[in-house]
Amino acid sequence: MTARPAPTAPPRKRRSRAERERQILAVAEQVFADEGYQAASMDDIAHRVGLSKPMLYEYFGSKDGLLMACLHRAKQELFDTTTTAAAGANGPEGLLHDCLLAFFRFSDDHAQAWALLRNEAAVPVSSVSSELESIRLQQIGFTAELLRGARPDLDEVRLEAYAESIIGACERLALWRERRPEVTARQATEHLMSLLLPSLGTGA
Amino acid sequence: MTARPAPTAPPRKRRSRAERERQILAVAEQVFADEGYQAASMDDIAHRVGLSKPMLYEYFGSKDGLLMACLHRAKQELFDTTTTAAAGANGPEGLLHDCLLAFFRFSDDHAQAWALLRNEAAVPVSSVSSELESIRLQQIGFTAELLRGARPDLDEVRLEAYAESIIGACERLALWRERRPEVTARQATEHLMSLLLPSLGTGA
DNA sequence: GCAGTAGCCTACTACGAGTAAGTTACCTGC
DNA sequence: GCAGGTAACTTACTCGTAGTAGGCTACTGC
Repeated sequence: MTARPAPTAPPRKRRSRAERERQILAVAEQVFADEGYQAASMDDIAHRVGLSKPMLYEYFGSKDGLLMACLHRAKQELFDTTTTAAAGANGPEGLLHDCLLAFFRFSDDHAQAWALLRNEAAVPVSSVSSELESIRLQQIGFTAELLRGARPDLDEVRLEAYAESIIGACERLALWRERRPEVTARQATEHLMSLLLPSLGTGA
Repeated sequence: MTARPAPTAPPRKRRSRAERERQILAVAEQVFADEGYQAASMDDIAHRVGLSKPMLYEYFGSKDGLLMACLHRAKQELFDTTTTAAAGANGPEGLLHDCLLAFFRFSDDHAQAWALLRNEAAVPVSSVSSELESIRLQQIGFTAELLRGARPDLDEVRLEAYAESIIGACERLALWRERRPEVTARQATEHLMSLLLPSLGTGA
């Protein structure tokens, strides 16, 4: 019994590490998003890539490590989406509006990445939940900054509370839209703006 | 090797099913809350109760079943807390205020139940996540009802969007308070009220 | 041609969910 | 007091999956 595959299956082509990492990430993101973290098996992912399990461990260390790598990518995408939206807006209200819209569109357009962020909130490993939390903190810091522009009269703690509330509302609304597919990203933005604007209209 | 315990350990006392179920639930709620669903092991829970694993399966069917039973209890507690608060309030604004306060106090006083609800959002089993979702729907329906009183001019979809937003904001704020323990339940309520009131003050 | 190494594999161990099958304490009717 | 029925309880498994040990092999540079 050598390590050589059965004669009917020719030995697999070798690829560079970078290329394999990209392949693995693509497959893993899909599997994690489709089946959830627990149900996904490393053997299955390896098989779909066309590799054996130890390679996954060689490149990503653990199942958590692999998930973390996927989350990292999703985080980057979300960050890029919102910062791009922020760059093109004018005025505090327009800014908020455009960022909300960008967020809802992100959950439409990057369904896979969004499913990842949405589903894996309670993965047992602390490194994972802290990565998740760091994604939120990024969004929250961003939002707080944005609020500061609209309401410079508010103190830090209150800004933070508002930012947290808004992020929480966004997440819930994005989930709500899965139950109500007829609600467009634009409409969701509109609902949330109408709830927030009266409190954020240039203050005092 | 019979099934009798070693002579140093006398055979365990037998208890009625109902009593055992209560014991198991108490231990399981604590373990799930402390360690999270995945990290908790059935053997460990059984051991802490002073039983062997098959009894847990006899009574709760599966690990998910056990978690579900815990969640069910937490759900009931949350529901009771908020409905009680709602009963004692007067006027739409007071109603919202009292319910928010009751929620934040719930997350203080029933820390264990809250940790359960907060952490297990993404347990892979669909029955579990749907139980979680049903808890939210209960809260959301409740909130929507409450909003209808304040803003009868709004249409159904918008009421639902507002309710979802508010629940999302509540959940995020409760989590935020874990990072900022100096913020009291009353202050959190105050922050959220100040964000919401301008939009919910008796409309149009 | 011939190292050296990066990429790859088979074949394990460890551990936890869930199960089969048997044992025993308690209760009930005589 | 005692047969015997049943509910409570146990040990000792199977099975699936995360993670690992250790070795083989195809490409690279000389």
